[in-house]
Parts: sequence; structure tokens; C-alpha cells
Amino acid sequence: MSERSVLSRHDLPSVTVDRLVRCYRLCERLKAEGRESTLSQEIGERLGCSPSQIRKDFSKLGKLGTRGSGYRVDELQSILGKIIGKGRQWDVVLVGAGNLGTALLKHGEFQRQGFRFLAVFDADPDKVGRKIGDLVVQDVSRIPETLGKSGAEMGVITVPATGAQWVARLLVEHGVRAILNFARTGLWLGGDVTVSNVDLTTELEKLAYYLSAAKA
Amino acid sequence: MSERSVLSRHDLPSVTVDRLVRCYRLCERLKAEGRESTLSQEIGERLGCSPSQIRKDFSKLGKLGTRGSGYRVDELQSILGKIIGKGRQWDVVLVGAGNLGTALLKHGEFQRQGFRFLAVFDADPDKVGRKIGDLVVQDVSRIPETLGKSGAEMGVITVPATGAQWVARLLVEHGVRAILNFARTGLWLGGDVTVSNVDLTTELEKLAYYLSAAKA
DNA sequence: TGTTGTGAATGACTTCACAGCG
DNA sequence: CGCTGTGAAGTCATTCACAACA
Repeated sequence: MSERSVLSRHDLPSVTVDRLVRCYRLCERLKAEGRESTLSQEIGERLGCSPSQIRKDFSKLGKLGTRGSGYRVDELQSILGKIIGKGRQWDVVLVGAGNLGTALLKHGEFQRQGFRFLAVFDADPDKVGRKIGDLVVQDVSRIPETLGKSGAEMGVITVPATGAQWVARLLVEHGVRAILNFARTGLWLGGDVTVSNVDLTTELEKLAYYLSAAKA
Repeated sequence: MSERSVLSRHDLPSVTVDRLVRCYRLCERLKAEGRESTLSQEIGERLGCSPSQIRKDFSKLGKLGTRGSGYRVDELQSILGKIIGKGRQWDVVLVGAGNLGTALLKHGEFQRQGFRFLAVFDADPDKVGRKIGDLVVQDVSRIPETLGKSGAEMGVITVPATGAQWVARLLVEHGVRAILNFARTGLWLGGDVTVSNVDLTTELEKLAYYLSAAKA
């Protein structure tokens, strides 16, 4: 906890990582606005959290600011970038070429942020062979071979709930170490695989609860 | 990730609501498997949390189980359904008919879970007039009129970051009280509006951090 | 018996409050 | 001064451990 080295990490809570990532992006925006420095105050306002929260997060990375005058935007961005793995490109494979999968492949923002889709897979013969952007949908049976060559470390799963667990294991067996899962079934693989479950239906259902509760 | 601001009689922490929603869905699956009862043990295993976690959540709703033999699935589902606002249909409008917006409209699961899209809006003249499913994309300028008639309470925002805040305020002015926001800019409106921010790029970036950290 | 429901204990995250420094 | 960095205090969430009970 009293570690000083900027690059020593490994133990940031997920909620802190979330803020750091958003803060990195805020730096981009501040630069675009021509700003050279900022304050924990302003960062907090624009990220929706308290200034002390921001300072506490930063304190885990070392001393990033200057007392009395805040943080220099480019310096801050550069340090955050190193921590969260910006600066290199991440290779990603996607399984499930349905509506959502297709939308994600076409979603330019991923590419812009350094994520490159190397391959798309689907189990449906009608989809296999179709082109999405500049990728051709391959049959899931080709996952081992293709991953063997490409060495992608990240996977995105947009298949129906029943197939998710199977697909996930297959990806992990062939080198994938982080998975973004949109399947309605939550996924948890032990070991050193990181999974982020994003269930869009659940999000709407949670909102429905708050609307119901507000009326009661 | 998800921000809440509504208070009322049954105000459960967001993390509890999340588990209850997923537990409701688990009940559906258990019924499909022909099961009549279950244990906090099993619920925990299938939801990825501890049995005591589940029991603690349930304890906030009353006494749902029977000591010695667990929970009856249909009874549990019915109680959870009441709490989280199942049983009625929720009307939703979507703003931003891009790749992601279109995919969400076509994503059958929302309809199946009781969410009905009433209208789609976009600011791009090329998109206005196009048909997505059985909805015609309307110009954003028609939001006031259309919302005035339809009375939708929920909104989904899939517009570029710069427009999100403006769209959100417009929706709220015309009766929307809960927003699922996919724009890269987090959104927080004060008052009695509930916002859930889902940023897909951030999710990938968080995974990238864990991959980077693992190597250190 | 076996499992729930729940206070008490622990742990995680956030805010407070102020010393330290530019 | 003003603002950061940080221990201490506070709040919220999870786990423990066991009494209560079908």
C-alpha cells in the first residue's frame, strides 16, 4: 500500500480501475478543449464522483499532482495510460454474429480505442461465410485453429445463454484471458481469467425496479 | 456503473436489486428444468455469490423460505416479480438509430422481458424515415410531441457522447424517469431520475487493465 | 436433521479533515 | 494561500456463526 513505483499495480479494485479508465478519457477531452491542467475538483464533477475519491484513487499510483495547482493533463493521461494498458493494441475475437455482435464489430469506437477484432465466429451455418466489415464469419469449430495462429487475448461473447459457458471454455483453452460476456447467463471461470458480464436486459429490469419503487 | 437516485419505501441497494433480478430469471430456468424448490446454496452457486449473500438479500423482503427445506420456486419467483416490477409492460423510447441502437431494437429479449419500444429517434436526416422492425425512425425534434402522447417512462440513449446530455434532458422534460445510457459520456441528472450508464468501450478497457496487470 | 433468518464480525469502499508542500 | 496526499472515521456490503424452527 505504500508502494511508490508507478508501474507496480496488480491490486487496484475494479471500481478504481473503472474511474481511472474514465479519467483517462476525460484527459483526452480536456486536451481537446485546450486545457493544460485540472483539479481533483473538476475531475470529480465531470466523472460524477467526489474530489477526495479521485485523489484517493490517484494516491494508489504515486504522486501525480502538484499541491496548490492540480494535475497537468498530458502528464496525468500518460501515467493513467501506462497503468490501464493503453499504448498497445489488443487483439479480440468475437463469438456470436447476431444483431448485437454485428453492431459491436461495426462500432468504430473499439478500433479507435485500440481494440482490433481479429476474427468472428458463429455456429449458425447461415451466418458462416457472411462478411461483416472486413471479416468473414467462421464456423465455431475453427476457433482452435484460428486462435492458435492469432493469439488473441480477449474475447467477446454474444451468443445465446445456453452456448456461453461452452464457448467461454473453448476460448480460454486457446489462450483467451479476458472475456466480455453479453450472454444472459452470468459466467465465472476460476483461475486467471477475467470476466466482465454485461447483461443488457438486467439493466433495463433494474431500472424498472426503481420506477416501481418510486411509485410505492 | 449504474447510478441511482430514487428513494422510497422499498429502497434496496443497487447491488441487491441486481441479484434479485438475476434470481428472478434463475427461477424461470429452474421451472423450465422441472424443479419445484431450491436452496440458498444452489442459488448462490448459479448466480456466482455466497448462500449467505442470498439469504441476506431475501431477508430484506420478508420471510420467503422454509427452514429445513429451502424456497419454493414459484412462490419465490412471484414475490421477486412483484418487487422488481415484473407483471406489467414498460414502454421505452430509443434515441440514436446507429448500429447499437438498431441491434437493441431487434434484440428480441427486451420484448420478451416486458419492454416495448414505442418510438425511435435520430438526428441524422439519412436515418429519419427508415424502418427498423415495425418502427419508423423519427427526427429528434418530434420527441416532445411523441412522448406527450405515448407517455413512455424509460429511455435508451445510443447517440454519440456530445449529444447525450442534451437528449437526456429532453427526455426527462417529457416524462422519462429512467435512462439506460450507452453514450461514452457518463450521465447524471439529479432529482428523481435513475440513470444506468453502460459504456462498452470502458468494459473492454477495464479488461485490458487486468491483462496488463497480470503480466507485471 | 437441515436450512433459513439474522445479529455480530469482518472487509471494502468513501468521505472527512487536515498536515504538507508548492 | 490553494490544492494535493493521506491517515482516521464513517458508511455500506459481505461473510460468519448460530439460534430458531419446519
